[in-house]
Amino acid sequence: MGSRTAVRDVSELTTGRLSVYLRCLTYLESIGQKTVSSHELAERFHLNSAQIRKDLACFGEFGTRGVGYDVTLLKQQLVRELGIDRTRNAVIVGAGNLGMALADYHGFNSNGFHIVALLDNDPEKLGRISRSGVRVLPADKLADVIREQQVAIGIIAVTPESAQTVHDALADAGVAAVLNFAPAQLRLRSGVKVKSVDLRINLESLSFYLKGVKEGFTTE
Amino acid sequence: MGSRTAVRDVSELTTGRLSVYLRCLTYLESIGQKTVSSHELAERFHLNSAQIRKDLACFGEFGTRGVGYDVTLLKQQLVRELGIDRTRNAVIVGAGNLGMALADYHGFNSNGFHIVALLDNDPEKLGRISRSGVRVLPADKLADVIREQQVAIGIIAVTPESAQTVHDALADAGVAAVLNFAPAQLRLRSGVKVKSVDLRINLESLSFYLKGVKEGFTTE
DNA sequence: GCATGTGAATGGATTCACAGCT
DNA sequence: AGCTGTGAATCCATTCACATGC
Repeated sequence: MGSRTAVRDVSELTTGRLSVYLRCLTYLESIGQKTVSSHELAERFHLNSAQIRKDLACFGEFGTRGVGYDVTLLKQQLVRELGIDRTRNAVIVGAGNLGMALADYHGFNSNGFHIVALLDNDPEKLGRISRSGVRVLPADKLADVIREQQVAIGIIAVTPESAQTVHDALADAGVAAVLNFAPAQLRLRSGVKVKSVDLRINLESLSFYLKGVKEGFTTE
Repeated sequence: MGSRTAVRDVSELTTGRLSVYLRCLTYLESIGQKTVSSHELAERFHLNSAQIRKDLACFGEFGTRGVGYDVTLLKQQLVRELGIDRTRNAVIVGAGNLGMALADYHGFNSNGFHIVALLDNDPEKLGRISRSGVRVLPADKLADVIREQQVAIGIIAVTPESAQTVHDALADAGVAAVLNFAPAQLRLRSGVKVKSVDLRINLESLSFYLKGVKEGFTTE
């Protein structure tokens, strides 16, 4: 059922690019293009054509030699491979600025994902509702919400100090995947996949580059 | 004066880890630890000791054989190498949920970074002030603000449709580094370093993993 | 002829393992 | 003895280049 290839055999770099390809195809479909070659995809979106073909080849043979790929067909295939042909529930822990913004972030509430609740232990914040209608619940309801709403994904948007505690609570409650925004090195829990997005590190990386600019190493 | 090693010679993977090490050291310093070995760092924070040593070796020899690294000294060294021993100004373009949240994000307004303004072309939003005091200015003031306040970093928090336009405007105004939150493939401009943070892709990558879990491939 | 799919080649990054210093 | 710093070895990802099929 589904793919021949086990999830473990595909690198995360590849899956990240699948998401990119999916976007490109969605765009091409929106402008009415029926067919696209790996070359054209590469040109238009600044990618590498060989890499596109390699990435796609992980899941079967979707192209036609001499022609290219059927835009709509390939798009559907990617949607299925990424597992966003169904909708998954998620909770956000931490109803601060970031948590609130994420709750209203369109990409988190469409096409395969649905934020069912924000959780916070600050009594001030309880009962508030984000612009898009996500309610702030007390943190001690975490396990209940996850069980009742079959939540598969936990999003951590708390301080680095609380991050490990929240992560453990999510893991204990049975969440299988975590997206962590706290700048902390989480101790991983078996059976729980973690992706961390570290906003600060990205800025620091730019800073490192800027140092070179000032000293005259502009990288072209 | 600065490092022997050109910026271009150090991979981004390395600089990302330098940021991580910096955090670890800040923590160790806060609990009063004077000295640390690459082994201890690796154990405590789930890293690899050989990699730590290799990464640090890019910038000189800071350790003492038989002993380890002086926590405070190494920390200062990393701060300098990352170029966050001075403060850089940044602007955020797009005063929606995400832009507002980023303006108030502590990691963006401390230790080397300062958000001087939000910019938006929605008249509704002009004049608003974020919780931490960042003002929303009209988008057409972009170039002025960048020049007057010597802004080095532009942060893109607009829709994918406007992202390229904003990026070009930032580049034209002389910004040297861009942190892009829009889910779009930007066409790069020479002399401008871009880092993209794609929130949606991270979720999709988790979704891909979850697909495997349901089918029983838990990666342990 | 043209574009896919893929083995082979290249290029990086990580890890190993040890020489050399304290 | 202990730990750094680093060449050598390994692993992984990207790119090349072509055989294969439309």
